[in-house]
Amino acid sequence: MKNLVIVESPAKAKKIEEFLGPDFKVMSSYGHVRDLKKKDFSIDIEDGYKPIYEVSADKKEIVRKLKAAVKQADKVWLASDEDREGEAIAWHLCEVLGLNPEKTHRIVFHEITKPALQHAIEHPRHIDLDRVNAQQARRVLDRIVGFELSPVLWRKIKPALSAGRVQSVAVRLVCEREKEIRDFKPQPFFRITGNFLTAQGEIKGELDRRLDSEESAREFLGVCSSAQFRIGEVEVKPTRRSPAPPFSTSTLQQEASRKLGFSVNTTMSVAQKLYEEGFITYMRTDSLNLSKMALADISKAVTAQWGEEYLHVRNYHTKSKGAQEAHEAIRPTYISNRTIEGTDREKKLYELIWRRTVASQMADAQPEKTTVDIDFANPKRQERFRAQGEVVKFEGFLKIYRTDDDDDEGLLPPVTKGEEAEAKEISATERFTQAPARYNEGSLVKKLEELGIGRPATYATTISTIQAKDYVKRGEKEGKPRQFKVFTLKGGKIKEADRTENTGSDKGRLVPTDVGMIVNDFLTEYFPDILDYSFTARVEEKFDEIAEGKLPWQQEISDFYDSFHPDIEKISGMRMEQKVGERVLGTDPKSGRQVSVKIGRFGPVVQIGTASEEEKPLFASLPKGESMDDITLEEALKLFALPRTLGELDGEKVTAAAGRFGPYVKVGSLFVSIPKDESPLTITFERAAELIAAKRDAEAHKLIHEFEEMPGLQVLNGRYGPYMAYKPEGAKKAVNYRLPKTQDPTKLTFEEARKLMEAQDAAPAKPRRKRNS
DNA sequence: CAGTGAGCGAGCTTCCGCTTGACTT
Repeated sequence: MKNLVIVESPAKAKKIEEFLGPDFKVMSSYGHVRDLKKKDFSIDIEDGYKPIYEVSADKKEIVRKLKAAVKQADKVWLASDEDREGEAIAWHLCEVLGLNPEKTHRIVFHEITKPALQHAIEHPRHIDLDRVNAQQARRVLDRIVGFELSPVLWRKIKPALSAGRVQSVAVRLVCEREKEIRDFKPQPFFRITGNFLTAQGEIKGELDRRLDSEESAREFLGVCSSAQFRIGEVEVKPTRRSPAPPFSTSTLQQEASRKLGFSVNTTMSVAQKLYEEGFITYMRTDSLNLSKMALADISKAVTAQWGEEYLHVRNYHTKSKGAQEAHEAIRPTYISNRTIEGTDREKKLYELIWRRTVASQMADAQPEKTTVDIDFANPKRQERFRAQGEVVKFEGFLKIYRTDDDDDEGLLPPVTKGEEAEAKEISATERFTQAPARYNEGSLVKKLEELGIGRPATYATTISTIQAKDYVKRGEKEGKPRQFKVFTLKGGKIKEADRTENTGSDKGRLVPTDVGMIVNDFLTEYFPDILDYSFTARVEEKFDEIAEGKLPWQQEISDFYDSFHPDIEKISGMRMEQKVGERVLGTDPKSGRQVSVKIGRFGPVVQIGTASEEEKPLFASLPKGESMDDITLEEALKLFALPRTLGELDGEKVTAAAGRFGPYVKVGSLFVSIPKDESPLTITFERAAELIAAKRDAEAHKLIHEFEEMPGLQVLNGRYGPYMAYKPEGAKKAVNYRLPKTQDPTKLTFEEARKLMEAQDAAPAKPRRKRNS
């Protein structure tokens, strides 16, 4: 073998091999092959912050194969991405494969075309060690922050918590938004709209000021009831609207979330599939660039389909901080593929990418905006109604791609200044000022990108991590009804109506948990520098200096460590008056002991009494849906009413309680779940007896059949219908088997049962659906 | 999917970024 080329992605390797021909073998490293040791701190502070690396467990096999290939090759080319991480991957490969970084051929290309590859091969360089050092600094800094901060949280708040440069800021954004919403006081005001009849048709306008009270709204409608109206100024203004740039990772995630309802994780796994199938370019990118070849293809397609006037070739440049632009924007590999074969989700995401890519090279849309004033005939009244209309004179890119703000406003009837306008109906509708919106996954990614925090490869993981760590969850509340008033003036009379709307829904939006809030308050108080929104941006500047060879990386790390580590020591050893986040609710009237809420070993708990008292404190964990933040003393005390004794059944005590799988009633060793709309606090003995009887009945009818031929094998009735269970003698757990829907469970023969078991034992386990996606 | 119904004291937990499959987290 003459040449060995190593790239990061196997899909890329396959493609490149086709272009390079038989003299080249192309292999993939599957990303980083070496990292700081997984366990332990693995940075030798004493020895100049020396990182202690190891080949990652899941890369051992790949490294073995690469080593074998290197032995057989005359020349090795390292072709990982041109960004900081890519340079480091190349360097780690040198270290692991025994190559000399100062001599090995390092090549880069930003698009996979024959000329680009040719050019790269003709212009090799060596590893850029300054850039590698910038990556080492980044890596070491993140390890120091993460592995020093997290244990402080274990000590002060709860075990197994985590903190880091990226995730902690993501949580902070969600928490601060929640506080803004909590502190927001909606202000009512009235919006006035009117429908007017003109010679050529009806026109709807809104008053150019808002009224701030019911009285003023009523009074204004009173004025209107005896007023005359005329058409005032009519303005027709041509406008232009430009298409959005092609997709990067973050904008793809946002748009797929808005338009297709995909979670960030879903988008990435569907995009990964499209990439592997060769339908789209690489999906983890911060670049907005399109290759010359792509631009030529798009131009051809636009001209052919809609004509020259729809084409406008544009270059987009990313504005996001810290972008490294090692790839292209996300685009279809072949514009001529209008649609693709695949699952529903794959087709939809591809279609979205196709439209966005092509639209980005199309002409501006030219909407013509019309504004019509409807004035009081009485010149003393200064306010006016205003109607807005829009006609799209030239569609341009709107032919194929619309965003939320591209909605048509509709056409207005032709009117002339001075013409009379008759008020058909004027209404005053009560509205409320809006609190800022909670983030969803997509908008949080957008915000992180704006702050330069996180990378395309990690946005989805960050969003998952903060949910998996239970700092943030997706809301489930539908919101609450809110009353608002509508006054309508029609035919000289003012009518009043009360209407209701829903408000405050957090469904699908990111809401901080109690733990998330408390951890965030703790970190922002004691480590404000790390939690600062511009911390990443500041260290990125240092990394740039390192990459330019102007600053030794150890210098930067030592500057940081010398100020950070003493804080860790100080705060970790600090004695606290009470547990972080603890809140005293009041006094238990029965015992006179203090009642408080805090984060316990297993999450939020209510506690009666304190550890310093002789009598041990009582604990009750907070049920799902209750928050430490707003729980009252009364609600908290109720939790100690469980387990409740309801009475006796056949000499055995019947109790009601809440377990980890929800509320239940219990008699002897039998547990029966309490249905969703009933509560263990209020359930009666009679109702419990009913539930128990139903459960016993079900248990009695559980066994459908047993087989003499095979003791331990049973056909059972479960809550999802009949199934088979086999528990060999001495085994702890039974293995379950499905029955075909058509099978009558009472008539199953042993032979049939045996076949079903064999078939299902042989079949691989179905992949389980992931939780947080 | 097919049932479950704590812990309270042993050892472990933890970062970010680059890549895909393997997988019971």
